[in-house]
Amino acid sequence: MNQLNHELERSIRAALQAAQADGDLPDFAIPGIPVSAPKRAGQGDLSYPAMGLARFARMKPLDIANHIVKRMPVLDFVETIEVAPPGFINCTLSETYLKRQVDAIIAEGEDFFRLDIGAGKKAQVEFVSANPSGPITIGHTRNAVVGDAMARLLEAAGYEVQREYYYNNAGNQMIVLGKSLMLRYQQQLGGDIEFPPDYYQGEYLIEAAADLAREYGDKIRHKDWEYFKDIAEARMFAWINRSLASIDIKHDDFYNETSLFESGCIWQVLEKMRENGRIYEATHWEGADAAEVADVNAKGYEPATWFRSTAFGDEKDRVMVKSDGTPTYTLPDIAYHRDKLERGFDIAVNVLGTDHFSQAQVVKYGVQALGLDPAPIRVIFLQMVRAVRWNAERGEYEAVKQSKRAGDFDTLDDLVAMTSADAVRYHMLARSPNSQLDFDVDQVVKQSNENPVYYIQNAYVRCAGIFREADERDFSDDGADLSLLGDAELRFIRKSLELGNVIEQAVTNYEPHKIAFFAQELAAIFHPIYDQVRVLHSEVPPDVAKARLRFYRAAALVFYRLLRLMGMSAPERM
RNA sequence: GCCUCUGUAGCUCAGUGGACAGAGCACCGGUCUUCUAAACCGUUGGUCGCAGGUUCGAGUCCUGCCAGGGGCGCCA
Repeated sequence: MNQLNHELERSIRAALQAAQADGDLPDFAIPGIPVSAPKRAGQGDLSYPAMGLARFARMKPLDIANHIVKRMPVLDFVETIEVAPPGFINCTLSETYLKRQVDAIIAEGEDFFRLDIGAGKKAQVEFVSANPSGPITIGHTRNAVVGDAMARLLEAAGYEVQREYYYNNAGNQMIVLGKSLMLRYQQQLGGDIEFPPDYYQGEYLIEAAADLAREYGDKIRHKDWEYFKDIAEARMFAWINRSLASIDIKHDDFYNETSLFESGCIWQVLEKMRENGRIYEATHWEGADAAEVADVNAKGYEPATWFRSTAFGDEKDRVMVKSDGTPTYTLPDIAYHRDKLERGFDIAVNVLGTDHFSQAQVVKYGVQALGLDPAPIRVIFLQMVRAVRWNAERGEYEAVKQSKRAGDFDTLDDLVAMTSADAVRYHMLARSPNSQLDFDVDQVVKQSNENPVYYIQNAYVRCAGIFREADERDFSDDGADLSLLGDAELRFIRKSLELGNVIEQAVTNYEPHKIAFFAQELAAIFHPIYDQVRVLHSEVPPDVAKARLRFYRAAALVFYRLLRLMGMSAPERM
C-alpha cells in the first residue's frame, strides 16, 4: 500500500521543477513539500499550502499554485486537483480508486501498510529493564506498553527489531534483596529478628520466605545472603516475565549487567576513556566550588575516579568509580551502550522514566568519550504515571495508595486483575509520552462507551458478527462489485489509507501513542456506518450486499491490524 | 538556582507553521420487528496560562513571566 501524500509530494515536486525549467517559475531550491489531509470538508482529501513557496519565487501564491497544477501528471488515485485561495492545492481522491482499495487491503491482510522506511535496517528497543527486586509496578507498566508498541510500530515500518531487557543485577540493590530474603526466612523459622527499614518491605518476600520454609524447613538456615540472593533474583525475574507475558509482552534478549563485570568490559571502557583524556582521580570534581569542597572534606572521602563529562556539555563531572573501589552504575551503563552501538543497530530506542534524564545524558557523553557516535541512541522519556480514583466528596482525583488492601492498585498484576490486559495496554498507550498519566482505575474498569478499549474492539466484533451470519446463510462475497459501495464506506477507506502516515509519524517521532488515537478515530467513523450500511437485510439487493460484505472484510482487517499494533486482542465476540 | 515536562471546553486529553481549534466523558433530548445498544442521532460548551517577538499565516517556532509535576548524590 502506498502513502498517497508522498506520491502527491513527488508529483508536485516534479511539476514544480518543470515549471522552473519552462521559466514560469524562477529557479530556487525546492523546500519540503508537506501534503496532508485537511480538517474540513470541501477542501479535498489531500492538500498542499503553496503559500510557502511565495518567498522563494517572489510571486503571488495563487499564481505559483496554478503553474504547478497545470503541469501535474495524471495520477490513478486523483479525481480532481484544484487551487483554492490563498494558495492551496487541493486534491480529491478518485472514488473508483478508493473502492478498489477494499481488495487491496484484503490482499495485504495482516501486512496492511507495512512500510519500507526501515527495510534492511536493524532496530533495538530496550524497555522495562526493571531491577529484579520486586514486581512490575504501574510505572514499569507504562514503560512496557510504550516500548512494546514502539517495537511493533518499528516492525510495521520494516525494521528488523530486537526487544531487549537490561537486566540490572549487579548493584547494591541485589545485595539488599538477598539479605532481605535471608532475614524473612529466618523470621519464618521463628527467630525474633529485626527487619531493617531500608530493606525490601514487600509482602512478596515474606511469601517467598514462607515457601522456602515449607520446602526446606531449616535445612538452609546457615546459608549466606548470596544463596538467598540467587533464589530471590530467580523468583523475581520469573514473576516479572510472567506479569509481562500477561499483557503479551516478551523480550528477545536479556542483557546481564553482571556480564559487563565478568568480562572486564567496564574496566576496558574506563581505560579507553582514560586514554582519551576524560578520566582523573580526585576527592572532588574539578569545577567544585568552595562549598562543595568543604562538604566533601567533611565526609572525608578518599579520591574517586571521575569522568570529565563537562567536556561534552555536562554541568558537572561524574564519578565512575567510587572511593571504595566499586563502580557507580553509570560505568556499566556506558559499557552497555557501547556494546549496543557495536552490535550495529541503526536505531537503539531506550524507554526511560524522566527521573533518568540526567543519567541518560551522562551515558551519551560517556559514549562520546569513547569516540563513538551516539546518534543511533534515541530515548523516549515517559512522564510519571499514577493510579488515581475520583473522590466525589472532595471533587478531585486522588492517588491510589500503594498498599495491598483490597481495591488498591500497585502492580501490573493488580491492574490486569481489576481491569484487563487489553484495557491496561490501551490506556497506558493512549497518552503522549510527555504527558503525565493518571490511570483512572474506575474509568478503565467500566465496560461501556466511556471506554475506548471496547469501542475499538467492538468494531472488530461487529464485523465478525456479520461474517458469522453470512456463513450461516451461506452468503459469500464472491464476485463482489465494489462500484456499488457508497459514500459512507468511502469515508472509512479514506481514513484507513492514513494508517501509513500514522505509522511513519509514530516511528520517526518516537510517539507510539499516535496509533491509539488513530484507532479510536477510525472506530468513530466505523460505528455510524455499521448503523446505516447493512449487509444481510431484506431490503438490500444481493449484489449490494456482496459489495458491502467485502467492505466489512477489509474493515475487519484494518481493525485487526490496529489492535495487533497496540498489542491488544481482537475478539470475535464480546 | 540549573535542567526538563505540562498548562487547549465543566473533566480527561488530541492537535505535521496553514483554511472557521477537535475527540471522548459529563449535561440535556431522542433511537432497539432487520447482521446492530459495549452502539447510533441531535443540543450545549473556548481569552489555546499571560505578555512580547518571528512569519503572508502561530495552539504549534523564539524570548520573558506565572502556575504545577519530575530531575539535579562517591544511591540504584
